[in-house]
Amino acid sequence: MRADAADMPEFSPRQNAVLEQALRLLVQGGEKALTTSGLARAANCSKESLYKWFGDREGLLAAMIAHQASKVRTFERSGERLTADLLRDHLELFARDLLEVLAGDVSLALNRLAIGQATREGSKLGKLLLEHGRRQIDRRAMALIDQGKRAGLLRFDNADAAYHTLYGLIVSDLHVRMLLGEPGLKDNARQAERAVGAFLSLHGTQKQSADALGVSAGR
Amino acid sequence: MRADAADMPEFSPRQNAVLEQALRLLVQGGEKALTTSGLARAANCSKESLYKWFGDREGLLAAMIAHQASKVRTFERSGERLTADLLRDHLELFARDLLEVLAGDVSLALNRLAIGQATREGSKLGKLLLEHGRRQIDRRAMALIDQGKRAGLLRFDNADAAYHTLYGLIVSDLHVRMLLGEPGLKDNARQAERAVGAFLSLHGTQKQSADALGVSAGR
DNA sequence: GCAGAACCGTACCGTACGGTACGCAAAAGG
DNA sequence: CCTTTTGCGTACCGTACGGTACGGTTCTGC
Repeated sequence: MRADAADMPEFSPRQNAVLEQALRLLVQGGEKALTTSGLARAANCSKESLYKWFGDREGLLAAMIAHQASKVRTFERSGERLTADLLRDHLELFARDLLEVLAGDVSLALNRLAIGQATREGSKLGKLLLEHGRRQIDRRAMALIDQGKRAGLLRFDNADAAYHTLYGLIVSDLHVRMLLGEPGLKDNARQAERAVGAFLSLHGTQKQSADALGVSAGR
Repeated sequence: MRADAADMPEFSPRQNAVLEQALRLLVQGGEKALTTSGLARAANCSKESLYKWFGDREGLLAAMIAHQASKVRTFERSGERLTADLLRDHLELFARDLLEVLAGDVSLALNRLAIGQATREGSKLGKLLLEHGRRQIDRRAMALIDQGKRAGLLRFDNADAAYHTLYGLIVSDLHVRMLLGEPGLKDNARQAERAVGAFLSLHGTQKQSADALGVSAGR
């Protein structure tokens, strides 16, 4: 499912290839490795073309974010009837996907770039990153928990607050730690289980066993 | 209470004043505003002195982190006997303090600096920031929840996991959003209440009312 | 096959950074 | 009072970046 074809200026295949090289340079060497000269050399294009296509350096960075976001479309199937087990499975799948996305090389590099650029007054890059990269995954989770509520499996008044609770339980401070250079989790699935168990204990309509809270050491 | 006087080379008053100016520049204009020439001009010192005192630019950044960390010592009183209400109060105080620290100008600027510097292989700055800035607040929270467990008010097997749960409930994705330039919460206290309520519902030994979970819209 | 656009490679320009060197004033110390 | 140290202000150097200009080459439309 393509979202809003006329949303943003899409780029030619050649330009997409250049943007791919730009992402590669950024991932490998950080922001300082992403120079116009270096990109032109790596992508076998001229600096003049870069400025013709993307305007200036900030335009290039914005194009990189849009390009990356265009690659991570989230499917919104789930027309099926929800059961408690199914809801738990979907929540855990969401949690694992979220952890995997946040730990991805490109995601971390782009977030580092935007954060390094930001000051206390919001940078353009930060806004772009939040809107393009986050809206998709936010919508998926919101639709899921909303569906859970309509099926009588979840209870909450504020869907936004409930989603933030879920997000916090899944991610905790892991994202910032990874942005700072720390390795990351050994087992995303286990963390997903724990987080979803806690979330269902807080907002589920069926009571959860203590096991699901990670209180037992056996899991 | 001074922690480990011989921990790190402390700086002379003059040097501390220079570091203060460096933090001011960093907060106001981001990393690009923190140049050796600019700092020398702002602090009325010579570039030569900067290099004599701090070695090179990275040494200066490390010194800034150490200097800032030396200002936020956390008190560890709490010899008193814990009750359920007292535990909740202390947890909420911790949550408010945590949110306030994370939203601070200097904290955000230093985190942005370290994150902008980092690559997938941990940067020195990131490690420094996590160890100096985080250890204090981590210890405070760990001591608190450990005390809660010993008093029979909390139940969990893994104190570390429980602390990460608390942290996630308090902060969620707020830290990253602020790092990206978003404004921040209007009401830290309310968020603290919600998070602690959820935490106690998960790990407390006394059952919580639905009100405490933020399920009711009235709060 | 030809005109025009698109594009590549390279050279170039101005600027600003990190880091060093030097001259001189002010404090420290005996 | 003289010497030594410390540090300020400035000038300087090499480098590397963002951005522009230009000649030559490939692609495109007619």
